[in-house]
Amino acid sequence: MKKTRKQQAQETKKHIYLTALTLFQTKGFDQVTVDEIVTKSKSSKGAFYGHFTSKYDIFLEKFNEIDHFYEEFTTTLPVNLSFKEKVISLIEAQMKYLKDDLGMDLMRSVYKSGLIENERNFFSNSERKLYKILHSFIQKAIKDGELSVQINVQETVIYITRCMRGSLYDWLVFGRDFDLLEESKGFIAIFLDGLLLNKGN
Amino acid sequence: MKKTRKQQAQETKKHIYLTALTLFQTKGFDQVTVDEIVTKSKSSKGAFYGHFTSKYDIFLEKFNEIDHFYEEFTTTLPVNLSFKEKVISLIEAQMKYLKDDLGMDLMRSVYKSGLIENERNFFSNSERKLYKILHSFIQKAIKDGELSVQINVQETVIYITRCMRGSLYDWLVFGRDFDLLEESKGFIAIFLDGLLLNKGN
DNA sequence: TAGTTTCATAGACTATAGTCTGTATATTAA
DNA sequence: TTAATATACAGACTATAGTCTATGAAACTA
Repeated sequence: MKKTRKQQAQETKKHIYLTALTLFQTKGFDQVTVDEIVTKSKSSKGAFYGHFTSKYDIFLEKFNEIDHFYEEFTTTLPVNLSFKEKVISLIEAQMKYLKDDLGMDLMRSVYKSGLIENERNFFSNSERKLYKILHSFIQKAIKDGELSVQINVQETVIYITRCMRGSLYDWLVFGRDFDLLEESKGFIAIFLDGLLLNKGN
Repeated sequence: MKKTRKQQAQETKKHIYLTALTLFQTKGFDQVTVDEIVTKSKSSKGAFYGHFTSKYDIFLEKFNEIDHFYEEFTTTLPVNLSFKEKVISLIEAQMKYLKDDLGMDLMRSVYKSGLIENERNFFSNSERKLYKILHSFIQKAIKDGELSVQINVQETVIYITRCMRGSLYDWLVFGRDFDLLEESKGFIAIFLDGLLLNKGN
């Protein structure tokens, strides 16, 4: 019972956080005002901005849970898949998760916040896990001779995640009738074909 | 001198437009307020929102000039290039134009506005010209046997523009030390390799 | 324990995008 | 030409994200 102060703060933060998420879920991100979050959670602007840097920030916090997903993914991924199969599995699972568990509104906020200058955005932080997974896939593929040893691993990671970002951005722009899963799978498949082609060089 | 009324309105619009662009250029989009635009152009909120639906809208208007660029591009493109060469030329010229002539701030606004629900965004309108160019490239490539006749033209257009959007988004997110030209060329090259590979099917 | 400092929170205040209403003048109708 | 209508615009007003300052209580100090 030593750190009552900090504990209390953490509880306040969590309470605001959960209240906000519930509101977002029922009304949609843009329909919820900070004032409402603050009122419903019987808190204040001071508390809110003490714990979060912006309204987006709450969403980003939720988005960080994606690392649990990646964790889970790596442990359940069958061994002995080819590089291409592994990447496609990853994209399939990831897109399903983003679409069904996190939802379009949240993803829109994430992608918006990526465009705000000087805002801490998830592309430089929480995607770390994703980068690591791809890194290991690629290195395994090089070892197995599926990819050329001369390939630039870091660059390839960026390229593959760019395929993901591209498909996600298009989903957000083109809307509901855009089949995220099929679109991203079709797209990455072609890209990977091109990537694997350069094995010989 | 019949339509003095409409003429006057057009002049007001143009004046607001030019004032805004000048301000954006000197101070950057986010540093300019609508109030300032309105004051500097000796106009009013009523006039501003009568002519433009939002602050972004002004940028989108500017962005529509990109069609002139595409026009110019098609007329100066050498004949007898391969499909891959043509697409890479297009991307190279386009990225140079977007980076140097339109600039990061404007592009950021365009990409932001693409994420705003129900906002008319350029991806469904002004890119028409780009879509047409790519459409013709692909059809020519099919005729010349570079691409399979079974390829889905519409889908391929979307994929190629997705490569562009992906590279541009990354540029906006990762910032100045991201080499837009090299990144987009390297990325599209791999994608096109994959695309051309499926010739046989 | 009494004094001092730190920090979480309250809530008034500011900045700014966008809306709404009134008005004067151009346009149309008679 | 006069009356009626439409519309371009002015600017007050609203909505809301985010800032700033004050305060009371917890944590530290001696």
